[in-house]
Amino acid sequence: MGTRERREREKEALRQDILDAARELFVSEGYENVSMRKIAEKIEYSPTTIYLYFKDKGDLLYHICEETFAKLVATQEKIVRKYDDPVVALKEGCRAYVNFGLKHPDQYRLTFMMSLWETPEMDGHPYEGSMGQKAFGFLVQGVTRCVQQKKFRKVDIEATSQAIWMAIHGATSLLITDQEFPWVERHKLIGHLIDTLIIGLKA
Amino acid sequence: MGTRERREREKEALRQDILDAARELFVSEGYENVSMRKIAEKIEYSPTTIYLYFKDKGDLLYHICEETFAKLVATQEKIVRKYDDPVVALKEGCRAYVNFGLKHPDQYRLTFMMSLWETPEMDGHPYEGSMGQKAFGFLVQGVTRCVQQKKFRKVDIEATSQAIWMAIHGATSLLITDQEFPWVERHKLIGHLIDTLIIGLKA
DNA sequence: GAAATAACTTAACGCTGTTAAGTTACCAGC
DNA sequence: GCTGGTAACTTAACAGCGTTAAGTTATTTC
Repeated sequence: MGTRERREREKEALRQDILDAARELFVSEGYENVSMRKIAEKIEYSPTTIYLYFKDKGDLLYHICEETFAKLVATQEKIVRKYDDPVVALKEGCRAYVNFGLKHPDQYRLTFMMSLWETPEMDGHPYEGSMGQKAFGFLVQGVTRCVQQKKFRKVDIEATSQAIWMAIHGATSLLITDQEFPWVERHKLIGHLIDTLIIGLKA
Repeated sequence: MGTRERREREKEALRQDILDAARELFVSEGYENVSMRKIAEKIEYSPTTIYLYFKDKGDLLYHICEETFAKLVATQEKIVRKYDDPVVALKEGCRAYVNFGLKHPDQYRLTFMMSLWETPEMDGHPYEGSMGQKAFGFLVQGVTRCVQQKKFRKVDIEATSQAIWMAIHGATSLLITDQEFPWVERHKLIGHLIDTLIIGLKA
């Protein structure tokens, strides 16, 4: 018949249209300031149509996030392959992490700066197996290799990975949130933070 | 007459009642989940009465924050006085900062994890001169003393202060936001992060 | 041609922050 | 001791929100 396939393609296209419209609005207006009605208006459908494709507003955002975080994972994969020296790889991975967050502030805010994972809103979207977790895995792997190759002193790998994550998350989130703060030049600041940490782990 | 004074005392008392009720609700339910109507119900007044004492919901929260951040500043002052060694003072100051955030997660979230300072909501409540800024001043002072007494190598004081803030803010905010994450034991983790930074600055 | 189904919309619920207008109670001046 | 004014508080409403139940329309299947 073929019409069935066409219908399915059309459905998928609308789904993507919704995602695209939502992403665009979330980024330009901020998640909180975007209503389902606004998204609906943009795609020229009624608000309720969105609910035929996504469970709720949180579900919509979750899918946008997973989409974008898949890109972060890809970036990290590239870096691991590119640099032989695990210390350099770790440093570049951190830098890439921060830059990624600054490039996608709204997705970053959603995934790491709101406690959505433990609210009922995110039921059915567990952290386990998510792209966010996968990204953290690269950090653990990086630290492990540094310790194995004795570039770092014998540190607790889990604690160190978490500490590094805390630091680079702090950098990312503060730069996103407090844009008006009189920051020192951005690259210098991020470099200084990462270098200080790495030196502290080598000693 | 004296009645004028009594009236003023009563007004001030109601103002405090509102603040107390709001703080309690914000802490137990979370800022977003508390409506003006709920606060009003708790103090047994109509919702609009609150607007006679506070400009809006953001104003209410701002005052709760300033109140609580005054305590953070007090804590930092005590630490500076208590420890002669500037490195120890800095370390303890950082630890106290994180603990403070964990003790007042909602105030912390509001002041440092939402971009309220640059929204119209916060007009008339500039960062300049706020208690938050004053608290950051202690960090700058601490780093300065470490460099002056040659406990640290010759680092850029502003960049270093900001980097330290980023790290400890990252720790605080992640521990607040991702309570479900399989964190290593809290004190060990915070200690590891701070120690690593300090070592990195000494080298 | 009739029945079923998929795709979408209309209308509504109960909530939100906030404001304009109205009410009540008290106090000062004549 | 009454009157005008003012301070304190409430009622009612607005415009918006996320979401759902019911209804409509168009297409496909038998």
